[in-house]
Amino acid sequence: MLRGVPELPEVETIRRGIAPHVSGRRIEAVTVREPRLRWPVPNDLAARIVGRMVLGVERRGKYLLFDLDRQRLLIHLGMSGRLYVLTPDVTPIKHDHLDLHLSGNLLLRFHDPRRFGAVLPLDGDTQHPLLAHLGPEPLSEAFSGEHLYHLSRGRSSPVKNFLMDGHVVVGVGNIYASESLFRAGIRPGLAAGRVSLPRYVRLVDAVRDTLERAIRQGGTTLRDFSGAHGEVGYFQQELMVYGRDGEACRVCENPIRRQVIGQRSSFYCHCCQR
DNA sequence: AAAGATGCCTGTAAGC
DNA sequence: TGCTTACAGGCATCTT
Repeated sequence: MLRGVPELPEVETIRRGIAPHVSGRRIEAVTVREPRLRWPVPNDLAARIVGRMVLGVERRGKYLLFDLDRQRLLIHLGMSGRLYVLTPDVTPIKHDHLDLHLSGNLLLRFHDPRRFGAVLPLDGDTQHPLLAHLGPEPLSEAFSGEHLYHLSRGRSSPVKNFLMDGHVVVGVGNIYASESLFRAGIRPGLAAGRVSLPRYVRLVDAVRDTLERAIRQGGTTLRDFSGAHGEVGYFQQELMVYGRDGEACRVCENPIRRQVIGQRSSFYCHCCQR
């Protein structure tokens, strides 16, 4: 079974799961047990967010953005991050790095063994550098075959790297990139600039379909955010190629191949993808 | 400008 | 069994 790497569908599912629990509550205190995350949790975190009301939770790519009324809190789950909504009596375990104490006797707890995640306060009105140059959301109208086609002209890097570039489109990680390229029938190592417009149109459909289906499934498996440290059901969907090196293609039964592209494992079917 | 490499981390699995 | 080592991956940032 695969690890629960939070990709966009997981982050969206988490957003939907925690938003109703935290919205409308005031941040009463902050406990930081381990500030050494992707970027250090700033010393003035409490000063900046305590006393503020959580108005809602938004998502940009894989960033969760808590709307704190003219202030925001950015949370990224990195590779291994989890968020738990708990009552304050639950004893923290290893890697429970940070708690937001909320009004109404509730806790939002950030847990992240690998510490690739981030918890950063942002000014509400200014555009933060991390968010300033991101590509369109994959589920928005702005993400289109034309968009990919025009951006990719003249690019020699593999289409898989191109698809995973957050300046091109946000939220498509290694797993869904491989899956989407399979569904679109495009080999991951093909130069992005050599993929035609019709094929990019197909790829956009494949990305949307893959992500939307994963969100729908996440919604059915990720239901109880009040339960303590129970594992949530990431990746319930059947993967067509990811991690299936040497196994039979679900379409043509030829063995799935693994190829390292841009220091990342890529999986594809030599027969179904051209 | 674009592409490739690097670093940050620890749990897990594979190898000896 | 216990140790060592490779690997996984998001993404900013540095180098070429």
